[in-house]
Amino acid sequence: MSEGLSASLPKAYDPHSVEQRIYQRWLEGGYFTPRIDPSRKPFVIIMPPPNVTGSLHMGHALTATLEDLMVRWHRMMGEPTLWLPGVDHAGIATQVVVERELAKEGLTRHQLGRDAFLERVWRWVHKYRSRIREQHMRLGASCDWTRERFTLDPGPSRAVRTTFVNLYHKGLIYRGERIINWCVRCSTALSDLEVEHKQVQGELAYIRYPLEDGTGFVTVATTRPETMLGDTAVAVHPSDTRYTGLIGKRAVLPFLGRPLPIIADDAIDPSFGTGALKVTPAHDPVDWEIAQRHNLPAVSILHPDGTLNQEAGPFQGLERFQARRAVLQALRDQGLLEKVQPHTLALGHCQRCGTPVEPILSLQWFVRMAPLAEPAIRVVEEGTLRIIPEHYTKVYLNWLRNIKDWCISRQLWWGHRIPVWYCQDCGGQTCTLEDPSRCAHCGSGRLQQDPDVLDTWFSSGLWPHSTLGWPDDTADLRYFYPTSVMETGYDILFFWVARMVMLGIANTGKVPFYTVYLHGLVRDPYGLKMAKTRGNVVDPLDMVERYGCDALRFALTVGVAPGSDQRLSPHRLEAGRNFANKIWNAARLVFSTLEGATDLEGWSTPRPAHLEDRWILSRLQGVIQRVHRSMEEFLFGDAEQALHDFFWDEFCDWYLELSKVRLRRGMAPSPRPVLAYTLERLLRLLHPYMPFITEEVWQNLRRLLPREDNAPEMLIVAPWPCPEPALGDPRAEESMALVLSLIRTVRNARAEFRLEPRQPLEVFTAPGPYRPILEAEQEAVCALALAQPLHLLEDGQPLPSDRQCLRTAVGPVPIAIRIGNLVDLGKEVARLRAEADQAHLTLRRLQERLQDPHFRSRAPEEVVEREEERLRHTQARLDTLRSLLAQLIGSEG
RNA sequence: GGGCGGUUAGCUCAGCGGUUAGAGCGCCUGUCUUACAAACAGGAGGUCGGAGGUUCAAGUCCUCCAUCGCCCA
Repeated sequence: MSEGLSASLPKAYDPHSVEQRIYQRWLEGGYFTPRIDPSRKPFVIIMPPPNVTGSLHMGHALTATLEDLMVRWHRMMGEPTLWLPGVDHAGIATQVVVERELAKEGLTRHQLGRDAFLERVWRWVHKYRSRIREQHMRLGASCDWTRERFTLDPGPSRAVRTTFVNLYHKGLIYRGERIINWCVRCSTALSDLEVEHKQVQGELAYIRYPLEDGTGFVTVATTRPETMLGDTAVAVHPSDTRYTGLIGKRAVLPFLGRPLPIIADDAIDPSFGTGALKVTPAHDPVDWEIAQRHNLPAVSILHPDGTLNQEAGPFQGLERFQARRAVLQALRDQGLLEKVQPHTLALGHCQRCGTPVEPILSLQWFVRMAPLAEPAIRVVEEGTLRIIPEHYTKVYLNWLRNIKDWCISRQLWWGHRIPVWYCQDCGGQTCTLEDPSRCAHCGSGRLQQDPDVLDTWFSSGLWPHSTLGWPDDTADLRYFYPTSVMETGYDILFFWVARMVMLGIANTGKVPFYTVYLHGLVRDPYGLKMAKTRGNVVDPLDMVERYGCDALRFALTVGVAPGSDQRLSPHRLEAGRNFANKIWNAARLVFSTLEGATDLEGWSTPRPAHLEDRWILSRLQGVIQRVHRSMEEFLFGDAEQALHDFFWDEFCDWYLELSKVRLRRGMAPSPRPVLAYTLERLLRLLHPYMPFITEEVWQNLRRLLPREDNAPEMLIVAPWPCPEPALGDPRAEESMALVLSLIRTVRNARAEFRLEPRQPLEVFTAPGPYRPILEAEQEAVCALALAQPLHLLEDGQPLPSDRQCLRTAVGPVPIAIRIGNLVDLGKEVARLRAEADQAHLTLRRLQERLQDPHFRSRAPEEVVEREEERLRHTQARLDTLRSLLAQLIGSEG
């Protein structure tokens, strides 16, 4: 029934006809859902939940590829493997996109009201949640859809609530008035991490504040002149002699007439501006600190929307930047503006909407971080938690050691509501797991819940345990937690990874994962960050359509080192597509040889008799080892490169070509079992990287083979190959190296002398001790080098010395190729001399090294042995080259 | 200001102390050789950013410098 399979397959691999069908079969087979087996240690990855804001981008595709390949690898190793997918409600980000939608209809969320607005957001969520799921499926993600979670699901929401209540009662969450970052567009507080600092060109205005005693002015410099309306002091450095006489005096605030004490404080930088600082405690963190030390009042001048409030006197009602211009103009009119200089400054912008952020004094909820950071530092120092690539360890530790309290309240509607109720009678706060009906302090029923929601990252910080059922003691939590690997981009090391470690330990007493693997950014072909505004975003699904999923996965991972950024170009995708096509066609060739074959018994336990079989199987062992070692070290790009090179160069270009010769001649032993075995093992090794094509080819291959191992129905759960030491064969590798080198040498000569490509060349070799090898491989050399006839001369029999023969050495074996033209003896002598010189140079270097007593005593034994072997080899080659030279010169003279 | 990373072939990048430093793409010369032209065969191209040092041995480790980029303040 499998007759003609190879003929029925298309000449080029067509991903479209394969991918969705194969994915469906995996799904139906239930392979993505692990069975809990207490006797085995599971492998677990919790997927970083993409934001429901939109579709997946290339960064997500990279995440999915890396996680999927780890998961497939461990699944094939027989470990119960869980990859848990999920989606993040992404508080601000989602609210911003839905507000933008509304704006197109001319609506604001306030016009809709809280409930109607949330309904709109849920509509959005349902749409994008299923889109994201479908996209992951198109990327081949083998995650357990039965366990998919959303941050606002009841379970994860209860985890958020429980965490808040616990930390609140431990005193690790508090409400306080601090300078926070305020986005006037989003109308919410932001954490420090949500503010992006950009260098912008601004102005430094020098403003004169008249002294109260009328003796002159003190000049202050500021980049935000409008904030002067909130000034409550002027500060100078205590040792700044320019101002010694002013300390203790008072200046008068223009426009408002407020007296400003002139104080001395160490925090002042005398070299900035005039060295005198206007102090605006409600609008600057440094000023707030100064105000605390000097008991200064704080005057807030801004409304939440960024317009000036009643404290701004004549400027009330103006938008902040209008106010800035108006204040400057008014100062100029009054002769109080000394000068305005251009000035570059790092200005904070809202990460989500790009609006310049306003530092303001505000009553918000905070997490006290230092106590949480301490164990998160310790687990990394002790090595319980490992970060890859390793250099991010420093970055992680440095951040945690200098950590500041985390502002977690957001003035948004979309998110987890803060579980705190304020009593309208006694003013007390009640924070409980279940919604309270009475005040915990006075028993009053007049309670009002805090209107704010929590920072999204507060809930993402619980993700590894909240998805597994915490705070309940579930079977999943007991079995799968702590998880194995957290794989994500280095750009959210602080936002997410560090917070997961802190909150994971705080809630469960255990690390959330043992390994953090950080990947880099996917950039455009010019090295620029992909951004919608730049128009250089590449949609991963488009690439799946154009090149196939396996090609995209290959392009994203091959040769890429952990943590380093990469550029994704059409060239890389083409290389992936070409490789998939190579696999496809190599398989078609193997299929055509297996169809109807009767000599396949024992294919699954090869006992190679032929040199070529011994060689390829030995090389295969090397690849299996190398791939496994690289993958254990998280060097996936390396492993994949090794597989690519082996498959293409050694399996296709050499072994397949060699086996064709044997098959054509019907030579025994047949290469078919080894062809089948090698391809089968390569498909297993490649499966984590290129799951679709490998599964498809494997299904076809298995149909052609006698069923003699107990492999499962699908490759996705086939056992991961182990090296079989019995198949290692260094002597076969050496022997084949000589054969391949001989073939290459003849090919070289043909190309170099521009001989007819199809014309056979007569080749003479004096094989000496290598006779058995060349005898065994005579047919192969004849066919692949088009060497005909190929003479193996007896010992002592001279190589032909006529002038149509090109003479050289293959390793230590002298050969002559009759090229059919007259050889330029002078050139040949020069060429052989150059080769001999090269060999001589190598020989001398080796001799020097081996004669060095330090080398002999300090280098490892196997290195010394290897060098000695090289010395012998080089010596033999040099001898051969010299005797060829001697003959040539003799015949010349 | 503090920290981290990069600098290797024309381009994009591997190379985690041990042969004569590799790959993909590009380039040059041939070839539609019945698996594959998305391919095959052959070839050119690198004093590994610079200077010191450690080592039997240095793209690889250390120090300094140059330069580009990122993160934090």
